[in-house]
Amino acid sequence: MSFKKFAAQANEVIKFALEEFDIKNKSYTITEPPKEDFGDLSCNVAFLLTKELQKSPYQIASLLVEQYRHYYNQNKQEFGYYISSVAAHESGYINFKANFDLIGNEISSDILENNLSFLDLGKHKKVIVEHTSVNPNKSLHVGHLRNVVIGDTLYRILKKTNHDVTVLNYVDDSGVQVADLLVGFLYLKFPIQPADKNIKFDKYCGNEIYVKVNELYEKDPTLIEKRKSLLKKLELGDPEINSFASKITLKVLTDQLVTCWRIKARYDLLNFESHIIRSDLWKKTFEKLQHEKIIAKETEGNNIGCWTFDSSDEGTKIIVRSDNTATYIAKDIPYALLKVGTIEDIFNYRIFAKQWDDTNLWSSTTDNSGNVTRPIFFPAEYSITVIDSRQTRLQNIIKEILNKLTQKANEYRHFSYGPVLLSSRTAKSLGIGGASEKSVQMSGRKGIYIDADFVLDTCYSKAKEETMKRNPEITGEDLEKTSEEIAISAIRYSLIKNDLEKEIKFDMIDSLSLEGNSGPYLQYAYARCCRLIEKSNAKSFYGDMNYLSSVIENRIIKHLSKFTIIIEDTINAMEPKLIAHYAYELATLFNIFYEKLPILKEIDTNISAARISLVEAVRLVLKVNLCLVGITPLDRM
RNA sequence: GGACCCAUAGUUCAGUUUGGAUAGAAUGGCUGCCUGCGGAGUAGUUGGUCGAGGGUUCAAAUCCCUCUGGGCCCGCCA
Repeated sequence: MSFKKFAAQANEVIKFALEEFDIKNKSYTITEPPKEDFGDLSCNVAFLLTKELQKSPYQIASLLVEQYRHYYNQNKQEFGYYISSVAAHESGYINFKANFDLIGNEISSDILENNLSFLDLGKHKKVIVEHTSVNPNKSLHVGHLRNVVIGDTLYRILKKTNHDVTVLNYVDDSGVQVADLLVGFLYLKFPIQPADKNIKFDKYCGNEIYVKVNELYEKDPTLIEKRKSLLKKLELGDPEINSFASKITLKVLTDQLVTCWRIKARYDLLNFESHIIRSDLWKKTFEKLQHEKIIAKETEGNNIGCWTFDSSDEGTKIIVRSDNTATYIAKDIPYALLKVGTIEDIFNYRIFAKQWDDTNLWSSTTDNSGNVTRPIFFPAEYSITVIDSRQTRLQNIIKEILNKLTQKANEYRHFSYGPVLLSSRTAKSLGIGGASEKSVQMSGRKGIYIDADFVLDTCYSKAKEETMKRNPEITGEDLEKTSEEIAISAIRYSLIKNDLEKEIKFDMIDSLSLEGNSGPYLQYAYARCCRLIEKSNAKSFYGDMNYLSSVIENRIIKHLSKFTIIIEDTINAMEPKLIAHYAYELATLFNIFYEKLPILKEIDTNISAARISLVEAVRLVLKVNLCLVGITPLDRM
C-alpha cells in the first residue's frame, strides 16, 4: 500500500541528491523516526558522508535537501508526490513528511473498494505446517496450547497470503507414554471409564492414570519391565495389544481435538506413528539410509550392534538399537522424507471428522479401503514443524540427514519456540515451588501443569460475568458465544504476542485479564467500529479523506498504509507476533481517535462522512488482523 | 564438561535482524475524564546504572570479546 510508495520516493530523492554530488553506491537507511515531530521517514545518509565531504552532518543534509528542492522546483511532475516536505534537521537527519491527503484517499480505495485482495505472496506455494502433535495419553495443558496457537496462526497467515497450506497433526500412538496408559489399564486395573462421567477421557488418562502409573514405577520396578514388553508388542504390531491401544489413543485424541477445535485450530490430516512404523515406509527409509551409507552398523564399542549416524555437530546418534527397534529420532525420519518429497506417499486415507470450519479432517489408515478421492497431502516445497526449543538438536540431526539424502530436498524448517512455564504465583497456588523460584517447569508426568480447558473455562466465566454487567440485553446462546469468543481471544493473544524464542511465564490471574494489551481490547475496538457504522446508517463509504487533517487521523491513515508491509515482514521473518502488535497499535490509535473527535456527531457532513469511512477502513483491517491471529471479531461484546 | 537460548520500569514484555534523535507499552500504585458515538476506553503521574566490564564507532539496549546470573539440550528414553 501507499506507505511503501512513499518510502520508495524518499529513497529516490536521496539517490538523486547523491548523484548530483557524484556519490554512488553509498549505503544508508531510511527508517521511521522515533518521534512524529521529526516526520514520517528519516534518512541517516548525512552521518555516513562526514569523512568523505569533511562537513558536519547538518551541512551535508542541508546540501542534499537543497539539491532535491532545486530539481523539484523545475520538474514538479517527476517524483515526490507522496512527499509533502523534505527537511534537514539540525541533528543531521533528512526528514520526510508524507502527503496524507493522497495516502488517505489511496488507502481508502485500497481497503474499502478492493477489499484487501492483494496479498498474493505465496503464489500457491505448497506448504506443510505440522503442529499440536501431543502424545495421545493426556489432555492439553497451556504449554501445548502455545504450540497449537503458533501453528494455527502460521496456517492462517500463510493461507491468507495465498500459500497452499496443509496442516498436519502427528499422533505418536506407539510410544512409551501410551505404554504407560496400557500399564494402568491392563495391570493396575484402572476402569475403562472414569467413575465421574462428566470428566473428559483425556483428562482421566492424563491426570489420574498417567501420573499414578509414573508414581508407582518408583515403588514397583517390575511395572517398568511390563511397560517395556508392552512397548515392544506395540512396535511389532501384536494384534490384541494394538487394537486395545488404538481404542484408547483414539478416545484420547478425539478429546484433545475438542480442545483444539475449541480455540479455533483446524487440521487437514492426522498421521499415526503406528501406521508409519508398520508400513513399508520405515523399511524403505531404513534401507535407503543403509544404501546411501548414512548410517552404519557398529561392530565394537558401547553401541555394538546398533545402526548409528555420525552427525558433524552432535556426534554419534543411535538410529536403530541392537534389538532392531527404531529410536525416537528414527521414527521422525520417514515422516520428514514424506514432507519434503524424497520418499513416496504410500498411505491410504479416510475422512476422520468434519471440523468446525466445515473442512474435512483426514487420517492415514492401514486398511485398503482408501480408494476415495482425496487431497494430495505430500510433498511440500516448504515444510514447517512446530516443536518447542528443547527439540532443536534432534531437529537439526533430522535436517542433517535430509541434506545427505538429497541435494534438492525441499526446505524443512524446525519452527522453534520457548516452553511455557508457570509463574511462581500460579505454581504456588498449585502448592508447588519455593518462594525464591521465579517460575516452574510444567510436567505432565508429575501432574504439574495448568490444564488448557481449565484456563478456557475460567476465562469464559470471567468474560461472561463482564459481558452480563455491560450488556444486560445479551442472553442465552448469544451470551455464551460472546463469552467464549472473548475467552479464546484472551488466551490466543497472550500466547502469540510474545517473542517466539522466549519462554512464557504463564500466570493464571494475569491471563484472565480482559484489559490493556489483550485480545479483548482488540475485539472491543472492533465492536466500537461496528456500532458506529451501524448507527451511521451509511450504505457506502465515499468520504473524502482530504477532510481529515488532525494528527490522530493522519496517524491512523499512516498506520493503515503500512498494513501490507507488516504482512510481508511477517511472512519474510515468520514472526506471527508482528500481526498482533500491528493490530494492537491500530486498536489503540482508533480508541484515541474515538475519544478525541466526534464522528457521528460531527456537524460538518463532509468531515463526518470522511471519519465514518475511516472507521470502516479501520474496521476492515482490524477484522483481517483478528482473523489472522485466530480471534473472532465481535459486533457486540 | 560441550552446544544453544535468555537478562530492559515493582511485575509481564516490545525495541536488538538492518547501530542513530529524549529507551516504549501493558500491569500495579496515585489523580482526572460519561446530562458525550459503548469507561473492556482515555488523559496524567509514579517507576529504568537496558545484568557487569571492556572494545569497535562521530554515535551502542542494538555489533564484537570477557565475565556473572538463569534456562535448556547432550540416553540402546520419548
